[in-house]
Parts: sequence; C-alpha cells; structure tokens
Amino acid sequence: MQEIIDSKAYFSRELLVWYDRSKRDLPWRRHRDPYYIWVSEIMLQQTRVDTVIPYFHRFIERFPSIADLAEAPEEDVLKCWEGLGYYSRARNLQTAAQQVMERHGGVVPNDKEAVSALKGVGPYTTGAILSIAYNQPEPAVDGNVMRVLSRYFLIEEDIMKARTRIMIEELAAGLIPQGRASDFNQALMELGALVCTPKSPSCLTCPVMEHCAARLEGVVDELPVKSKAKPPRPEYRFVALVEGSGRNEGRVLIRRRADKGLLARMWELPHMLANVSPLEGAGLLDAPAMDQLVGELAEVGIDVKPEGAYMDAEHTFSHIHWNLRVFRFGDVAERINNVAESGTGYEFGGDEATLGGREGDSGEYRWINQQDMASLAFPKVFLTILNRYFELN
DNA sequence: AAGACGGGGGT
DNA sequence: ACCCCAGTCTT
Repeated sequence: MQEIIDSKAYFSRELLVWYDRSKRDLPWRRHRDPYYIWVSEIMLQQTRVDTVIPYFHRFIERFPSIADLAEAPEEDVLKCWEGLGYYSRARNLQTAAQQVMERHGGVVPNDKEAVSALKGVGPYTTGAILSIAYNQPEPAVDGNVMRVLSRYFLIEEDIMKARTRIMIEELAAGLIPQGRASDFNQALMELGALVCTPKSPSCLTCPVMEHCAARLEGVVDELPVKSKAKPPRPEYRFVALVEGSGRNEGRVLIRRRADKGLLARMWELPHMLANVSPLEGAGLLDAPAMDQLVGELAEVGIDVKPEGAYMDAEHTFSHIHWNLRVFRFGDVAERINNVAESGTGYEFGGDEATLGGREGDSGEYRWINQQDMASLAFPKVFLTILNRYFELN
C-alpha cells in the first residue's frame, strides 16, 4: 500500500519536473485566455497538435473574441474549419459561444455545471478548461492520459468502455499536485504525445520509467487494451461535374448538404449512391443510379448531357469509405435562372435554386467559379476534385 | 452500449 | 493497410 502511495507521489513529482523542462511552446500556451484554451481543446479533439496549429492561428485572427464568434455567419465559421473534420465541433462551438454571451456575459464560466452544459463540451473538455484555464483540480482524461496511466498503473480494462474512463478519471484526480492542476494535466498529455506514444514508446527517456508497472512487467506494448473499431463500409457514388453554359459559362454546379448528419451544411458536387454488387468488382456501372442523378438535377431545373468519366477519387471517413467516379456533364437547357414555378417547392433567387430536401442534401444549388470557393466550405475530397478541375480548365 | 462523426500522420 | 489521435452527441 505504501508502495503505491510512494509510486503515485513519485509519478506526479517527476512528471512536473520533466514538464517544466520539456514542454512545447504551443500557441494556446502563450496566454491564459480561457477562450483560447477552449478553442484549442475543441480543435484538438481527435486531432494532432501539428494539424491544429495553423487552424488555431487563423481562427483566433478571424474570431478574436467570444462575441466575434457568436455573431459571425455560420458559413464563415465552417470555412475556417474546412479540412479539420468533425464539423459539428465548429457548429457546436459557435452555439456554445452564443450560450456564453447569453448566460455568462461573454466570460467562459469557471464552474463544472456551467462549463459542461456548453454545447460540444463533454467530460474531457470540461476538465481541460477548468484545469488549464482556471487551475482547478479536475481531471482531463483523453486518449493520451488513458494510455499513460494504463501503462504506469498496469490497468488492463478496455479503455473503450465508459466504465474504464470513469475509473481513470478518479485515479487521475488523485494524482494532481496541490495548486498545479493546469501544469499537471498538460504534462500528462504531453508525456503521452512525446514519450509514452502508442507505438514504440521512448521508455528509456521517460521521467517515470523507474516505477512504470508495464515496463517492469514487460507489457508496455500490450497496453492500453482497446477493442478494435469496425472497418468502414464501402460506398460507390456517381458524382456530377456539371459545366455551365450561357451566363454560367466557366462555372460548375454545387449543392449544399442537409442540416444534419455527415458533413452537415457543407457544399459539394452533386452525387448519388450506386448499388454495386460485390461481384461486379470495381463495376461502377449502375445505370439506374446514373439516371437518378440526372433526374434529380432535372428536378431543380438543370438538364444535363453526360460527357464521360472525368476522374476517380476516394475518401475514408471513420465509418464509410467513398469510392467516387466523377462524370462531366454539359448543361444543355439551362432553365434554372429563367423559369420560376410557384407552389412546386422551388424557390429562385439570383444564382440559387432550392428544392425541399431529398435524401442527404438541402436542395440548395449554386453555380460557382474558383473564386467563389473562397467563401464556401467544402469537404476535403470535393476541394481536391474542384481545385483540380479549375486548375486544368 | 453502440454507432455517427473527418482527416491526417505514423509505422 | 492499419492504427491512432488533447472526444462528443445521438440513439
């Protein structure tokens, strides 16, 4: 028993010594502004530090205060998040900024109930904000912390289980040295990121290697225990690259995705799920799906003529693997800006048309050139396709 | 408890 | 090719 107590005190003490000497100079560590801490923690969810840094700089420059973020057009927030992924983080962050304006006078709250009530702020981020920004002795348990502690204390429970996270939170809370919650929690994550890494950890340079149970037992590589995620299911999709004619010469047709679900409210090229039997191999030959895609465009007033395959693209989400075959289409009879049928669900205005939501999209369409992309948020795979197209044409 | 939800980097 | 990442929300 005494051994465990000593081992804990040793861990906390040596970890802080190491952190004071080795901590990285990160943008959000240069201020104690709770808003900066909050933004960085949301961006860092499931995302590496190196990826986040440029996004953090742009975001803070564009939205310097909580009030700026709360009042901004959602489109601007999404555009600032473009390429970072998990876009509900961006929309939730803006919603939470509005909550902070309304409920807390524009100041990030410093009590657990109020912080965790903010949209997009779960157990980890609550602890991170309270400890890092306000130095409160709350645990902030992320993947790094679970890995470090499961090794040091030889915890063999599956870290994917909620029960395990709660147990580790209680353990982590008991390790926080008096008055050093901010540094200690960051030190724990820093160790996981720099030394106690998932693959080939640097045990020989680890500040707490002497009492690391996994190292002493020779099972560092077996921990943490983590159940495997299911592989993403494949999907085959036809994508329409519709080239405008007449007043839309040089432009391409895009649509906006639905308010909820995958890539919510982002812009994309129109596409349609194809039914491909596994026996057909790569067979992207689903004629009915192609007809559906053409039919859907006809419904928003765009008659198109296929002009052949343009390129293939792939994109992997956590749960879906997209195989995209992009086809060029000519726009043969542009009705979209010339005809307005009232009472049919269509609304026309400028270069936009709306058809009340089919599966997956908002029914909102636009013709754009490459310059227009600067203000519209696209998922990575469509950014790649569109940029390639505009560069070559 | 399980699935949805992006994208990049490391091995 | 597979694993992982400074997780949260919905069902």
